[in-house]
Amino acid sequence: MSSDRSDPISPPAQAQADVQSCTPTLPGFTCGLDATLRVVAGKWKPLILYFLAQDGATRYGELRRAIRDVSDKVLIQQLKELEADGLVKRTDYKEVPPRVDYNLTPLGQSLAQALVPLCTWGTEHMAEVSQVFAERATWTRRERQPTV
Amino acid sequence: MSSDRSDPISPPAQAQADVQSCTPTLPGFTCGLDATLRVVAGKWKPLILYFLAQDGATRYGELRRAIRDVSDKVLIQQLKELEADGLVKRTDYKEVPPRVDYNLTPLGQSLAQALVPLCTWGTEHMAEVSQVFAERATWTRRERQPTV
DNA sequence: ACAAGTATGCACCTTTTGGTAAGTACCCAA
DNA sequence: TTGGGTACTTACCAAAAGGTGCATACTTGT
Repeated sequence: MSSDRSDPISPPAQAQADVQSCTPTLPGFTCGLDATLRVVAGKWKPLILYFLAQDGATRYGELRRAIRDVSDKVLIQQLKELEADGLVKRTDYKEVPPRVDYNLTPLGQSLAQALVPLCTWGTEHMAEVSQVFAERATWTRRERQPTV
Repeated sequence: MSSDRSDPISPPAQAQADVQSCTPTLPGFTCGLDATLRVVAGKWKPLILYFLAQDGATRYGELRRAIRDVSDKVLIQQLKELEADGLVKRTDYKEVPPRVDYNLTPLGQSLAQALVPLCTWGTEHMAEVSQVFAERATWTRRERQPTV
């Protein structure tokens, strides 16, 4: 998958019909995509939203186990942010030991829906994705520079 | 939006109607979503892909102006990574002053397509998104803590 | 001779991000 | 009394990420 830097001249690709214009009217954002990306900025947030969309109401511990490698500190922090942003609903049953459920709000559901094609893309392009990471493994670590 | 390498997980819970299961068969990823997020990890990469999908072949300077606030250093760096990953094609006309076009590969086109719903979501939920950021402005800066 | 333009390089820097390790509260079981 | 479990809290830290400021190459225009 190494790119070819030779200079064949290719005709400009026509913008596809269903790629929406990035309207610059959104205050403070480059476009709608920019806005969404800033809402879900955070390594685990898209995965949190997606797992909750999949499983419905989920205990903290279940979510913790489903999202491997995340630390408690960061998972709790990002759940708090998602709750404050109105994307996630937290239900504390006030028991001992503590039992807390997390679930998506309608707004969170809609955002999770928008993540579906990204999941589909990753699944359907596993071969290419694997190759991307195999190639990245050859990059020098210090510079993170591709060998193009 | 960034991710990190993780181990495969146990089979997911039953999938909801149109939210696809995060299949654990992808080696090294939590799921397809995890894989995609790692490919486009980098603050400006989704925007680069999206602008190129919209405009077709684009001069470096045009891209630079369309994506506000990015620095030359990082834009160049992320374009290089996208090129090395096979998502973007770079065409150097070898002129002086330099004239270089960037365009999407078919793989990049398909990934840009998967970003469309995120752009749509941000545009259609502008009111909620604005509220999210208005609320975030009240958080204490040092701790980035929501007041829930 | 000098300036402008375009696309890029690079040393150094600041900020952001996610993690580690140890801790907390409180009920119940041993 | 001690330990277990769950869902967190907190101080501190290292790495990653993005940015700043200055530089480069080379043709053309003034």
